[in-house]
Amino acid sequence: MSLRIALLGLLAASGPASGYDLTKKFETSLAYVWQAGHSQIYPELAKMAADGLVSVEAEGTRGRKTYTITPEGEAELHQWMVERDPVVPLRSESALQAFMVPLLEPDEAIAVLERMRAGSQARLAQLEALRETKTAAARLAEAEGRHPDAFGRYALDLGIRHARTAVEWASDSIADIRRRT
Amino acid sequence: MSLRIALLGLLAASGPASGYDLTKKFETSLAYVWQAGHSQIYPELAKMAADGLVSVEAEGTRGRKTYTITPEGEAELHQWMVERDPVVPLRSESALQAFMVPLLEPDEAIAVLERMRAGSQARLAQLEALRETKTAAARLAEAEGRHPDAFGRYALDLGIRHARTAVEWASDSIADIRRRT
DNA sequence: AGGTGACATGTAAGAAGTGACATGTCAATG
DNA sequence: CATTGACATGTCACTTCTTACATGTCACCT
Repeated sequence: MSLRIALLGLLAASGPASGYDLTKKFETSLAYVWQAGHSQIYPELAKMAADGLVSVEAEGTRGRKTYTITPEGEAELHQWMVERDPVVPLRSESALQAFMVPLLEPDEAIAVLERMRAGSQARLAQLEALRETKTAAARLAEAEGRHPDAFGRYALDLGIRHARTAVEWASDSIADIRRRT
Repeated sequence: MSLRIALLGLLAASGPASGYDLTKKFETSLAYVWQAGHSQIYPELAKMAADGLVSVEAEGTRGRKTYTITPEGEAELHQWMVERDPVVPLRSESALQAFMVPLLEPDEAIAVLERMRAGSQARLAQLEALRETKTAAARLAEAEGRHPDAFGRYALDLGIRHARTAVEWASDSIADIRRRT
């Protein structure tokens, strides 16, 4: 279901696109909220076309198929956005690792937490760079009178805040372990 | 793989347990980092027994099977904990919803964000209550000379921080939308 | 004695996701 | 003109996860 919604969202926000385009967008912009490879995307688009949520607008060169969201697709997306309960069924390998940190000896635990901190810091840097790019593009758009692309803005902010939180948490946890030993 | 690790972690931290016990522990203590139902747990324990990571210690009444972690299981768990790179392959429906919030009209967007804030606030309250319970138990243990159970402590702290971050993010995003309209 | 509810373990169909394999086009570079 | 690399789409086997079905025990209450 979520993959379907993500694809509808991309089509709604950026207009008609091919499976290839959408795969790229998953890698570049959607990667930190949802992941999917082309082997999942192509069959899903075919199913969505069969269900009338998207239509094949044109078949271009190199077998390229351009998908467009239909009114039914827009309705489906809108309904999901508005009615969907914000369940948070977290399934995070990192959190699982964090959970079990107390099983380790203090020095090993600190080593693990330090790698986690480095990972979160790297992620933070990457997301902040992405935001830089986006705000620059938004400024340019505004200067030229076009309305800037806000798609993904709030999620990016959330990702940055989460990463910052994770860095602080790792530092504090390391300090906590040192204090206890 | 992760389900396996989670089960090994529970057996390592709390000692021998049945599939039923482990299912309960998934619900009560591990729920905010990993989820699994009994229909996934029972077959996995059987496979782990076949792989020598756990052994069936005893078959009690009502068909109860008590599993114990083996030295091989402990080694597997330890290796995963220490070597595992902190990849964060996030796949969050909430974040996906957040991503697409800009597609909605301002009033709808605010309604969605308000529900998200309420959800995060509820989660925060729940995790804080859990921490209260745990610290009370830890104080009692310390008073009695037993060493307190730290398993899950850091992950719980991380969960609380993430929930707090999400609440703040929702509030700020709502304010941002209001400012822009 | 009968009913309820926690205890206890399974199976099985189907959806979702992963990683590898397979095929072919087109443009640019050397 | 040959090779490289981005473009472009697909399948398949396998693992993981979800939901529902299925079965039976034991303690306690009325």
